[in-house]
Amino acid sequence: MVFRMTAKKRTLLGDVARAAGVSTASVSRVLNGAPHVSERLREKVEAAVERLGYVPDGTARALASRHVGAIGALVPTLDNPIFSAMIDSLERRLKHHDCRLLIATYHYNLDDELEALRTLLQQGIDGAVLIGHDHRPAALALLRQYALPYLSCWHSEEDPDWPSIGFDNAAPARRLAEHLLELGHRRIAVVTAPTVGNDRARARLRGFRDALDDAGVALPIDRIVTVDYGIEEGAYALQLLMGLDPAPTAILCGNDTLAFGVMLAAQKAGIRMPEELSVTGFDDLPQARFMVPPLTTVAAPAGDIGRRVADALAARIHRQPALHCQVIEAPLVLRGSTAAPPSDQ
Amino acid sequence: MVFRMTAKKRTLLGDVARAAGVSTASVSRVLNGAPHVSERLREKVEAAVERLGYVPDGTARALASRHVGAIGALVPTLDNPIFSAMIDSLERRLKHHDCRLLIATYHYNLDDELEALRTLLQQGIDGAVLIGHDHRPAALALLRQYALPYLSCWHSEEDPDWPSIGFDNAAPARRLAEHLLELGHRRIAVVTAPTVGNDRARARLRGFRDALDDAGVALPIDRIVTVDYGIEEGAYALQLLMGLDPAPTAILCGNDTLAFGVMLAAQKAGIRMPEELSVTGFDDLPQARFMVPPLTTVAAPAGDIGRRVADALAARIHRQPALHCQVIEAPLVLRGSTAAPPSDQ
DNA sequence: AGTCGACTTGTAAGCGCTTACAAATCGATC
DNA sequence: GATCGATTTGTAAGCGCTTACAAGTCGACT
Repeated sequence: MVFRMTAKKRTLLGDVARAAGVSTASVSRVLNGAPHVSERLREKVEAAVERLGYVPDGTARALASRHVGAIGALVPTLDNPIFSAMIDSLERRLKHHDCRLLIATYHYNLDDELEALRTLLQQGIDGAVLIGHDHRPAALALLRQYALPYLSCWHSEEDPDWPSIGFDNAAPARRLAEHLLELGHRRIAVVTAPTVGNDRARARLRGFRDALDDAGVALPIDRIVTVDYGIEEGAYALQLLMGLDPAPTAILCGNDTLAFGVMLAAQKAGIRMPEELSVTGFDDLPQARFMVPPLTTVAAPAGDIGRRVADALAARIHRQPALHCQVIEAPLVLRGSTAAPPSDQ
Repeated sequence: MVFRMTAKKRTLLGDVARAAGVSTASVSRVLNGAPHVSERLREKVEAAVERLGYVPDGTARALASRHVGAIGALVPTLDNPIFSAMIDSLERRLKHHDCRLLIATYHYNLDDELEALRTLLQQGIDGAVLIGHDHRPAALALLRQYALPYLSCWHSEEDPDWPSIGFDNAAPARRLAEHLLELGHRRIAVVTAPTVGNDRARARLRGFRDALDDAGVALPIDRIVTVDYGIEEGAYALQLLMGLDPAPTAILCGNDTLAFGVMLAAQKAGIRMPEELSVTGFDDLPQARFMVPPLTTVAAPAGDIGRRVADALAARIHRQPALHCQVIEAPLVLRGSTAAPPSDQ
């Protein structure tokens, strides 16, 4: 007599079918909530599933159904809290759609983004979401080739090729600059992240510049500092800018983290804010309102974007209609870090 | 001339085999770098792959090989930068092992963690990493049942059931408290995250308490405030503590974010730090050293953990030996937020 | 009672790849 | 030159599920 005490094989769908006295197709139908299944069949199958503790195999299901039950997200980095906030809400919302999340980061290198996309597609995903509007053309080709639902977010470009969910980066940036102009600033500097392959940074810079141009205020090249994303880098930027003669009375930062760095360095240098120097950010990270002084910035709707992306991608995956383009408001948040320039200017 | 403009089926492995004039097994072998493949065969196959632009199908490969090429990470939340830093480094390192990352969050609800684990296992992963040592017993059973490599991290408990990579949460907490005692503090308060299902919070609290106990300094119940993770919550905790009579001269916070909240609220309340109030954190987020005053805290080795988890899990997946338990140093970072208590105490 | 259509269920052919096993090839040895 | 072992390649049977299609069931209608 041969006992298979060794290979205690997992219970398979076929085992359930046998136990319930039905066909494998019926079990599959019950499991997937297919239509045209009698109540009696359903109960029999569910009882058998329960009794045997059956759990379907995701990989087999994926191969047979051509649906893996996961989407891929390509983000520049998770080190920026604004992106991790977005990913957090995206993942939470995806659960409601019975969908998992694969993450890949590319640290602002578009070639790495393309490579990561290729990898995710090969791995198997039902949809993809990318950040921003700047991508290698091959990325679009790849998404098309796989005929997968996809989305870009965090921007508001209307592009027939790229469904999107995001906000206008330029307009609020412009309004920040106008706010400074209204306060009386004329020597305004900008600290920006590298704009290559980063349309958001570019749009914000454009917003700043347009406002100054329209007001007839110059933005000489040495008042634009480009640094990588980071607090240290912001601190370094302040040093550079304060070395100018005359020094700027206000600094527009490409995001909150840079602003934090700028403010820190200013504090260390004994520069009083906002009396001697106004600073603005972009993102409205939780810390922004707790800075000293609280940071004037723009609220990026990270959580909202995450949820909407989940819903929109799920809709597209299930072949339901979805808006091609969703633009969300990104409101100005005026706080204490901006004020009129020193009167002796 | 006939263009196949209609049913342009994807190129499959079989197509490559035919084009190269070899068997499907050979193509598979070349693709997977199997041993015993002649140079000539390899070249033929690689040429065909290149020519046809063949890309293997991840789902089919997963089903046939029982390897999906991805691991799952279960984290409480990505909203805490310390976790997103860890995930960021984990994902980067996983790339070196040709492995993708599936993320699930459970927002400190262990039942949700279990459920998320179940989902990930069903989805198909080659390994799993969980945060901390507190989990539902069913989680362990599930991992065992799937016979998958797994790891817990962010703690230093030696548990034969749980391979781990992390740091001692209690010891540095204890040293923070001792640091305050040495400075002369006697009325010390604690702000902690809820300890249910959170061994890290519990360990830190225990470290605080042990130090005070050993010094014969009381820690009355009303000097322990339990709040959820968040800046707002830290601010609220400060309000409570400053309502005490006498008020504490120092506050030990369960993590940096709570400390940020405490410091903010103190600043708003006009309490000078560190002269009137000392504050400590735990994590050493980038912002910590930029607070005013800079925050005394403990540096949680998030990046290091992420990398080591990637390496260890990859090793286990490939059946290579791996340490059961790795304990990393989490050094104290003494900064300006701690000083001697007011002399009139 | 016979027929039709709507609804249920079963049969079996894949999904695209891996891999055990068998077969073939190739030197080197005696 | 026959023999043996080691290496290389091919054959074909899955991996566990889904789903097109066929078959069966059932009630209503003529």
